[in-house]
Amino acid sequence: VSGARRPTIHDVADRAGVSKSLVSLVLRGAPNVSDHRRAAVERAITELGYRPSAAARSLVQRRTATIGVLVADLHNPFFAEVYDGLRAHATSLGYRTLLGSGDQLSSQEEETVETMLELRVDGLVLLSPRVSPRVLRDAVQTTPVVIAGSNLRVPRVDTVSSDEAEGTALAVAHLVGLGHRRIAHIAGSSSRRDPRREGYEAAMRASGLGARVRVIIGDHNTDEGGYESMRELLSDRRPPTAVLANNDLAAVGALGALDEAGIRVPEDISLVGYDNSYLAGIRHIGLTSVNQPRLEMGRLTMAALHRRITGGGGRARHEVLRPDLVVRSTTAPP
Amino acid sequence: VSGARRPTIHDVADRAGVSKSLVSLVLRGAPNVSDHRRAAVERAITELGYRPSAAARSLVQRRTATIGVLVADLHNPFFAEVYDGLRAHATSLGYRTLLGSGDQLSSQEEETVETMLELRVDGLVLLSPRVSPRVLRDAVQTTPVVIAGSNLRVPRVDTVSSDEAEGTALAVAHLVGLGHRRIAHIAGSSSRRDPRREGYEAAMRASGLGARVRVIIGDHNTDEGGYESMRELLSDRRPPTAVLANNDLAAVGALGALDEAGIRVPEDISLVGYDNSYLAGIRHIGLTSVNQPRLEMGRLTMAALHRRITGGGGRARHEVLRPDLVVRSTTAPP
DNA sequence: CTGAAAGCGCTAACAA
DNA sequence: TTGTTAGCGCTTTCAG
Repeated sequence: VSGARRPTIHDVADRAGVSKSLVSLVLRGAPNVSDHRRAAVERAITELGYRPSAAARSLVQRRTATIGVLVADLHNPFFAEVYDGLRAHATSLGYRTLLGSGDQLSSQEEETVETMLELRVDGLVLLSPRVSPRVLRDAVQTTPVVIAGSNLRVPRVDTVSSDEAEGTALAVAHLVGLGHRRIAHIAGSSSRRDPRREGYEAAMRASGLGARVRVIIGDHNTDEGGYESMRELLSDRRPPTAVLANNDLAAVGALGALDEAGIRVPEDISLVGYDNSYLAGIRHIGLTSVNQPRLEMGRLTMAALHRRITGGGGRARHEVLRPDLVVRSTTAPP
Repeated sequence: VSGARRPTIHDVADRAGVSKSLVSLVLRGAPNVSDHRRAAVERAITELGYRPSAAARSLVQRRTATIGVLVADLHNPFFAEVYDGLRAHATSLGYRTLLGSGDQLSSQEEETVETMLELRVDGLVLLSPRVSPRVLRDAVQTTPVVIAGSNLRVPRVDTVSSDEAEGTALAVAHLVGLGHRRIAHIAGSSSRRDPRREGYEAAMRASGLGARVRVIIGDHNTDEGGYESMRELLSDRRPPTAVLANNDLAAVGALGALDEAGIRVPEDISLVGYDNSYLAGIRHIGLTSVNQPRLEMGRLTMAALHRRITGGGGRARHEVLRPDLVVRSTTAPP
């Protein structure tokens, strides 16, 4: 590239008139180096624009002081906030973080895992991953892995997640407390095992509303999905008086359908989102939403990973945090 | 970690009963290897769970086939979309991408640049960076750098950005065409050189509305900033009939202030955002907004970087893309 | 306090 | 077609 070859530790040593090992000592701030030579080395480093090679270093040290963080979807603000908590703690433990995006595709995600593994990250964090169990098990063979945002059970893989059944139960309890009985749910997954949907159904039954369960099934994680689902609910013979959406984005899409139909929120229909993302907090929206302690999730994830890296083997631990409900202005008595 | 030392190419060779170089050939899919040995090597690789070390490989190859992408703020969807375009093109050129977040702090950003440089990425992309010119110049010494989303002038650093003066001019022209004359601007930066603000002012003058210029200065890139700014505008003796916000988030915040004041949009006040992020497209919001061709920006950024990496030296090139206006439902005649 | 030497895991000539 | 050899840039004993 820019003209010459990159300077190596050798070049620095030559220029400072010392040996390579002396430079290495200075680099790592060893105490027993004469001031005179230290200064010479530092000057050479600056003049040359020298920067140690992470590759060479990690090759001999057998560690990289780096942890890889794989986010399923860069567009989802949920991940950005978990990452904030993670990064803060990683820094305080002396790790740098490297991010990879799965672009919502399991194939991309698996490639990114592969890249991180080849880089020999000291540990790997997967945020709501979609990688196949095979790839996951394979990764665990060589590298400590912790999963956040999902409580997948994989041998030796710790998880940090929040209790989604409890989250939906909180939302249902809030709506029931306001006097709602026809409470519908817009689901975010067509899978049979969708903890939010299951939580909703269980909570409805627990409130004696088992017969009122109404779910729109599908991958309604988007604005558009929420919009379509809400329209479908509105065409019911007796539409619900309250709707619990799988996430905030779907809730906001539902809001759009209600606008369009001239239905007032919360006077005519109450609406609850999930995730308490910044969307929910926007004043024009003011969505009541179930909150997950994202920063805390990030912190605990890093703590778990650190435990594994520093020799904590043993069975997988699964930490489950408690969600809470943030009430704003989209819920009211029917 | 997981028990034993990680398998090396040596272990694979031993197990397959061949030499290291043979394994290396198989790894890279060389044509002239007997089927018999190839199969043996592949079996050994699988059995051992072997994965080549990127460090060792890049040390000898003097390239990593990796480009580092530094995003200023993981929370901003603008970056995620530029990244989508970038990644797609990077993949097609045979590069992997590694992401780093600057967490909106120049200190963090500079650390992340440092990490990428130590990793010896083949090239570096900075999305709307805040790194100091010194760090930037230093990085360019050893590694090709391209900046996207900003047209900073740094020697040998290409940029890809959109014409923000034109973007704001489009918005102002749209509003003037609808009959507005009192058009205010909520700025996103207190800096004297804010291209969006400058574009707004120039467009106002060009429409003969120089005397009507009204700017709320500040870092109003957030929901809250937009809310406060809008409240300030509403307390003017003669409030504007149209408002151009620095970005969509601020526009949505402004929408909140208007809701609260019982002012209808677009009947009483028209509102235009900037970025045409997914926020603008949400049905409940339907914000008229200036669009930047983000995917294209990503693609061109990667193309420019590739040009530099493959020996294209020379002066910095600055590509400036044309924005366009997406009209939705927050603008109407006064 | 400083230097010499060995080797981390891999690739790339070069031989065979 | 396959094996041997010599490093890539760095850290780390071990001597001096």
